[in-house]
Amino acid sequence: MANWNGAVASREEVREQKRRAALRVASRIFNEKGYHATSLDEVADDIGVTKTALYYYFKNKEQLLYECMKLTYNCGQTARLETEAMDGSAFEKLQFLYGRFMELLMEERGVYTTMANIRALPEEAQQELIERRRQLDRYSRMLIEKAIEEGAIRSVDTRITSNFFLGAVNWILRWHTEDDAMTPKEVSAHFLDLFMNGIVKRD
Amino acid sequence: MANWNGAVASREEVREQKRRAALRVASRIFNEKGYHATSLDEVADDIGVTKTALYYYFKNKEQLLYECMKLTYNCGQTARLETEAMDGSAFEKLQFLYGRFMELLMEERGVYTTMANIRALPEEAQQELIERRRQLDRYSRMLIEKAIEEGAIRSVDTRITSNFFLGAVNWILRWHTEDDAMTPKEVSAHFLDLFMNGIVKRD
DNA sequence: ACATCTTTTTACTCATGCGTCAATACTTCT
DNA sequence: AGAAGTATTGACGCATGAGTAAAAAGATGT
Repeated sequence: MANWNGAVASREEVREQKRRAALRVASRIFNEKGYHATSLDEVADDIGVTKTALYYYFKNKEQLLYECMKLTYNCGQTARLETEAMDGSAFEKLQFLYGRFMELLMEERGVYTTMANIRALPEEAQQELIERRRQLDRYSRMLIEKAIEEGAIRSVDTRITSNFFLGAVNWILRWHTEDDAMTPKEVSAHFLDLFMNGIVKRD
Repeated sequence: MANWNGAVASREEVREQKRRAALRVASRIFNEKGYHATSLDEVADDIGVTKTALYYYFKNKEQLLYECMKLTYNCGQTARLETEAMDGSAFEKLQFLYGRFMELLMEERGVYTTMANIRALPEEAQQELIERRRQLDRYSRMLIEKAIEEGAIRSVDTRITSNFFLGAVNWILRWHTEDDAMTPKEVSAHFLDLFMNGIVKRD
């Protein structure tokens, strides 16, 4: 079916859209119930096709999980790349990195279970995903160190600090829902404030 | 076999010890691989018995998980009860509650997967465990509110703040290992410092 | 030594769910 | 309309792993 400018929703495009839709559904159910507890029949039912149709798009269940995870890790990568491209102090970058990461996560949904089920993947795929995660972690720690040198933040332990905040962030998807009273931006801002300033009152 | 004071390691006692040992092993593997990805044969192998032996101690796999989770939730409950029994300001109590909770978690290990796999349990058991978790959450929020009234901490959003820190805490078991460079007490102290004071440097 | 009770095993059943194959519907192009 | 792809289905094979039953092994007390 051609549209006004003569462009066509080609087979390739339609196929890609369906893949994406399938990934969204699978991701949601994996997150809700866990990878091993989810059957492909369930995923297929929810999409409105039969299990066999899924095999036309994905080699097997593992690959479905793998691609779900990749989408997820893209959030972190996107946030990192955007941050790397920006000007400003390490302190500003640190805030931007985490803020953007949180927003993307809440908008896209998905990290949690993917992290938990990484062991379900073959060794090679695990290593690739772990390496991706490390990149974000390294970058975040580097920013913390630089911000300390800048004199903007206290001389905290980077490992502990990074894990502290990453934990809080990853947990967000456990309690923040799509129809939450707070928007992703609000949550993100509040978290940054807590992370930067703590809860103790000062004069 | 009687010991010096005539006391006996009675059948009941031995049985209880074996149950405990089984729970520890199961808990560890559930945490490593996830409930659904773990077979009872695996658990049994690791203990050094056959699967069938487990059925002598536990009704079924679900019950095994349920009891693992109960041990876990005891950490939170213990921390809460100890805090309730203590004197001091809400601010002090808040610090003690979280500090104790973190230490218990690192010493006992186990929350993470249990939280993730709660859906594997029958509705009734889920409700019981969720209720337990709520108690801790309510208590923690109450302390935050009181500490605000006391003027010890800023007037933060209790829901966000509670989730913020709970996330960081629950995540600990993801990166802190039994042979970690930092002791549970050290991690706990560092986390409290970050939570209270944030990372920003002040004069 | 023998009888009784507890614990563990061996050998099974049965359901679930991944993945395949061949047949069928649906598109698109000529 | 009909041919050549493309997409989807229904019906199956097969492995894994939960749970059971009955027999064997191990304790304990007489």
